[in-house]
Amino acid sequence: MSVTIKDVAKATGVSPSTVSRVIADNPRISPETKKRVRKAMKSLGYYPNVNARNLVGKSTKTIGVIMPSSADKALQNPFFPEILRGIGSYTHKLQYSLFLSTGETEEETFDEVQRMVYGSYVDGVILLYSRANDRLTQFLREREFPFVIVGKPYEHMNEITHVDNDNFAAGKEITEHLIELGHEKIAFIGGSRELFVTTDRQSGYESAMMDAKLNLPENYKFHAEFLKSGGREAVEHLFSLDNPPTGLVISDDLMSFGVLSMLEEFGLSVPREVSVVSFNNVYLSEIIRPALTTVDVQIHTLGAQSAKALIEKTINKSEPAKRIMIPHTIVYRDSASELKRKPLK
Amino acid sequence: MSVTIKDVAKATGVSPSTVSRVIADNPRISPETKKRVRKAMKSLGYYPNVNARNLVGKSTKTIGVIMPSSADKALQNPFFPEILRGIGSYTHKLQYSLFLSTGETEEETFDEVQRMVYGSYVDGVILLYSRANDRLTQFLREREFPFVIVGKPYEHMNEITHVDNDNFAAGKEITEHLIELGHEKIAFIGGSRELFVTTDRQSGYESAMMDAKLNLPENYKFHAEFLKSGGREAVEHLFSLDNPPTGLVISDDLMSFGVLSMLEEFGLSVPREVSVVSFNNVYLSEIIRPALTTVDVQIHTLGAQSAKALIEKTINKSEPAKRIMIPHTIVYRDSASELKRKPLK
DNA sequence: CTGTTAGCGCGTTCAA
DNA sequence: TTGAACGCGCTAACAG
Repeated sequence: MSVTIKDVAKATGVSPSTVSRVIADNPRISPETKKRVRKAMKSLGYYPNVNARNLVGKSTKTIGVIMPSSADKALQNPFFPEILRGIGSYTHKLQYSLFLSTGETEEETFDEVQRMVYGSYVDGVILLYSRANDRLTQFLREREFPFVIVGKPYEHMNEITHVDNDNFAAGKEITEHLIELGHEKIAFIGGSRELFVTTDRQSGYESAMMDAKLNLPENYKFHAEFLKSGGREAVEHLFSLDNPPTGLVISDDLMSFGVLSMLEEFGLSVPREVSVVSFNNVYLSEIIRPALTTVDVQIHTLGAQSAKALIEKTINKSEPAKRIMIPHTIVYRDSASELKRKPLK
Repeated sequence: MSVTIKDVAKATGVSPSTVSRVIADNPRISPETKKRVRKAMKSLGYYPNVNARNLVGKSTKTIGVIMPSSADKALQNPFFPEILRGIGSYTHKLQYSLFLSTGETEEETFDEVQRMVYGSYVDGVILLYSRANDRLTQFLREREFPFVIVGKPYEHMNEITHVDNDNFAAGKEITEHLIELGHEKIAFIGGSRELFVTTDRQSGYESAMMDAKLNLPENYKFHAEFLKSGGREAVEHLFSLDNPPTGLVISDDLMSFGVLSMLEEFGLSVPREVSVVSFNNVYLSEIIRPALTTVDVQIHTLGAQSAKALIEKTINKSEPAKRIMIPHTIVYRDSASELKRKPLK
């Protein structure tokens, strides 16, 4: 079948354990033997069998990645492939592998994670979502199984390592940008209120508005299912107001796409008549016209850092829980511009 | 540490091998013992250790999924999360797991796949791309390692199991739709010519045009990097022609987004002045305005079927290579409409 | 510096 | 119908 450590041993005339030591680069092996063994490994095409290795060792050098259960259409968000790439970029360097779980339902996902954990498939897991009262989170905590969350945990925030952006600050800054451009009537369109991303960004928006002493009517805050046809409802609602906004802060690029199209349908020109800013900076944001002014949250880095934090944790179980903040930057493009005031009569 | 087969044996007062047989649901074990053993397994919280199992058995019940190396920005295409879901939906049912490889470069990807194959991490792999002269494909063929390709292989098409759409037919049908709407000047905008998806869809377009005896000037065919700023170039090129098209067949939804925005910038109204149709039917196509008339290629099914085909192959090595065609349907939305002819003078 | 031995958790003979 | 013994490929003592 496959070439094993024994074959290499035989071919080199040493014992299997010596070969094993060479693999581990044990310093107590003569450079010369190492060389010979390595040569044999190469010529025979030897590759270690992970299963055997995992069986004896304590580490599988594999981490599990849990996607949100896909009832959630949000899954089609380009955010996910991108964060996977980020995770992969780090794990690859360390020769770690990735185990993926996509479940249709919460139930399915839970199943898979149980297998991963109990079956010792993986050393730790990364949760790509954060939900209130999440069974999975609780399960992992109880088992004291290493995991990190991308985003902000709902409970036990100080006991769970998580990688996140400062969404409050981001929300504040991007809103301030609109204010600096002269906007005063600025509305917020957000996804599900159940998500911290939404509420944090919204709080930032509110804070900026209040600091600038701007009016903050309740009906300037609109929530819809993450993207979905939410764009339509939002626009219909906001622009039938007596006092429609001239600026829009939208909590997710994808949702902005929906809003942008609606705006166009309504005959509202962006950015001439209304300015739009949002969050994430997915690739499409620069493809779309007008190109989106948006907060770059560094999705790729979010992924890489979560992998890093998790691996550290699996290696050193006593590594304390921490919160890792990934800096954001604003990318200025064409969807927001200075408010053209109507010329005074 | 973890509870093993031995613990269960001890608790039940049987031998480890009996427990093993119960797990395998061996018919030669008395129903009664089975019951007792199962009860103990449950109460002790027993879960089989995969590594031990894989080590002895021949199957890992795990399949590897290879994403295109991500130098390719195409990776942000929502196509990928969706196909992953499709794969997952099938593997989950059979209690299979997913191993993921995202490499930045072809080199990295090749590394990872080598590990997967030689290290016996997986029973087989699914390639989510198809490139000419692909090292990986060749490697897998040489090793006779089970794999399937989503899309159309470049070589040895009859020896490689692949799951694909009939892109020629799809291209033809969607073009015919435009023709039925009265369009005669129809251009094609495609991604990389290196991809079969592109060329097949294009051939379908050409065939429809020829059947309808319509003019097919060379400069009606435009290629650009999959999405990228290709939209701009395409529109600039096509609409500065003496005889600009009124209909556009675009080989990928994402690219359509770019084109749509460009069209808007050029002051060309869709579908009033120009009709647009494309392929894939990613979720965003219905969010965007105008909502895209596009070919639904059933991404999810593409994934599920590739998993199915692969698993069959890993179970029965002599399963013949086959081509699996996933049917497509056209989703009629708002981006294409009847050509309004200029009133005769 | 290197070889020998034992054992990781499980499936599979071969006996009983 | 069940148990005992062996081995999958590898690492980790313990010797030497």
